[in-house]
Amino acid sequence: MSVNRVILIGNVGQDPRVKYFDTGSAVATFPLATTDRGYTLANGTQIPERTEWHNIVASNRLAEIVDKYVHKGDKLYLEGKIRTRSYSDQSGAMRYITEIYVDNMEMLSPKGANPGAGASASGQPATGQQQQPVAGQPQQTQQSQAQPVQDNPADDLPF
Amino acid sequence: MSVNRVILIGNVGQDPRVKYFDTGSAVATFPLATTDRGYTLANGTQIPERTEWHNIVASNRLAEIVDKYVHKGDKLYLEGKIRTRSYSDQSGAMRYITEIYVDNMEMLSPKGANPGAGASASGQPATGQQQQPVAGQPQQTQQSQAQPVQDNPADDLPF
Amino acid sequence: MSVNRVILIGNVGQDPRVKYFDTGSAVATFPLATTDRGYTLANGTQIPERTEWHNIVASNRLAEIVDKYVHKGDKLYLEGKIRTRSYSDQSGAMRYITEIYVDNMEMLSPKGANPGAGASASGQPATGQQQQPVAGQPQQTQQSQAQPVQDNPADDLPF
Amino acid sequence: MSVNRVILIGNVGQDPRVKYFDTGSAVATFPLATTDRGYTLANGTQIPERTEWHNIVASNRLAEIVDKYVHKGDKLYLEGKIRTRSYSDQSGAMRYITEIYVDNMEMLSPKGANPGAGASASGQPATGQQQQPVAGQPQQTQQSQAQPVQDNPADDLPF
DNA sequence: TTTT
DNA sequence: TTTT
Repeated sequence: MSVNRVILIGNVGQDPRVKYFDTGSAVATFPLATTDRGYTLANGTQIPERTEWHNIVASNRLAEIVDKYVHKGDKLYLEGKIRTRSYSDQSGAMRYITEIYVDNMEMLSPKGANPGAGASASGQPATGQQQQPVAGQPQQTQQSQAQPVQDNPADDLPF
Repeated sequence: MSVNRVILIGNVGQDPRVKYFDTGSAVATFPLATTDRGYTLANGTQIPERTEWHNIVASNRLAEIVDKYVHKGDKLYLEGKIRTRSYSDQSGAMRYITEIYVDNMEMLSPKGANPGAGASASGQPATGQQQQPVAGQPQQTQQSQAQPVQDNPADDLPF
Repeated sequence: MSVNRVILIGNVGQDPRVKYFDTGSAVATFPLATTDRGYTLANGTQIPERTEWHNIVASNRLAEIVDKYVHKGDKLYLEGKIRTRSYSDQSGAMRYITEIYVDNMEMLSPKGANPGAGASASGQPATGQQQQPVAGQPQQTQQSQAQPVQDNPADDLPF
Repeated sequence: MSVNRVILIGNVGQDPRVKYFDTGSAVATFPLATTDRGYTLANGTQIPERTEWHNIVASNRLAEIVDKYVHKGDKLYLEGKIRTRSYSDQSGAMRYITEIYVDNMEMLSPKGANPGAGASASGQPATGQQQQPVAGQPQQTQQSQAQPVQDNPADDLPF
């Protein structure tokens, strides 16, 4: 018997990426930031503010809700569980990434507060998003943008 | 404003490693396993049981309690927060490890249920313990045991 | 948007009472005790140990699991929400009772640790159970035991 | 060993009442509302939206923070524990009230969103507050406002 | 009423 | 590496 439970309130770092599969399932992923206030220890040591980035994963019905309503900048309440999965990097070495699989979500931002790229006039999607460092996320080595990029298996799920 | 909160109930995978510093502070680290029951989806797909390994870190007073009372096999209730830290591996590449910084702990095993290496007659401490793979933990390449090993900075904290 | 979430680990004070309805639904209720350790304040004041009694309610599938597996003395992990309901006491005055509606449960006791009245040799069921004071529970005034007691509406649900 | 943990996100129903004691300690109390969304069962039954009122209690340093920053209408994140205490009502009968003793609080409203009575020009404190029904709160019978009201012992602590 |  |  065991329990694996996470509760987060934080801000969405990038517009979510959502994949729909022909089985009808869907997966949404996005980074969420939580920030600890800095403080001063009894001995005078200053502990600075610190931001933690979480790799969030939502499935199915929740992925669709994320797709419709969640945007960069939104404040969210999330419940879920911690999951670490392994993948092979380009050199074939085993790497790990820790993700939060969400099973409950509440929106804390007022509606329309962060309309996101999809609501903008230009509609230019967030291409910069893959260059954002996300804690624990597999880093891609630089690749030419000119030729079609084969799907990287390590890229297949979540991050 | 944000919240980063984790609640775990699981089993200790190895006797904790505890370091005491000359500043009087202490840090204890150990792996904790949580296991999801397997289940069957509506469409008949079998989802097997799955074990998650968490890298637990406790400091100061809590580290001392861990040192005294926590042993391999114990069932624990833990509250804490998620923290991902980076380090450089042997090739100089950036790696990430996600840890749970504990701030509240309750023992769920009956007292004396798992006396651990320190309570055994031989008292031979768990030297094999450092060779155990821990999910998301930096792996050390094989090194000669013959000469004194310099502390690896990546080894310094937690795992 | 809001969150109402409770996490309890404690001991079952009495064998659960379970009601099955002809609609197929079921409700299980039982008291759960959590105990805070006593401690000493900086100024020397002793804060004694304190036991809190929670009125637990489980429905449907969870009520059936409670019926089968939960017994007096068991240690349980529960997740749920707080709910206060009102009822009228015998004098017609409005009274309140706060209950925990459970939506997730894990058994922390080893199997068979507390077999309960139904598994005992004498099999004498816990008739005294309805006379146990439960914190916040509507108190019944003394009634004759000689004649069949009509169901009290205030007694109908949970406690 | 046990755990008694509550997590709430909701809205403050009334400006907090704060009492300072000559020992230097302080206690703040206020009602917090959480609202469950309504939903429709598989069989078509409509479950309406439902608001739950929680009796919140904060002590000492947290009470002072409440005094300074928390106002009617604010959205709060709270962590704490459930506590039911008894008191005698006017007829001498034992009554129960369930409260949430808070040990962690985060403000979810933008600063200055709800300035409260204390920040208004008139500064007329919320006299209506005692007429708000709070779930599980001891009800006061009507008393003349003309003469000084003796402290009711049941009124002494929290609510 | 539970349990440590 | 734990545990059921």
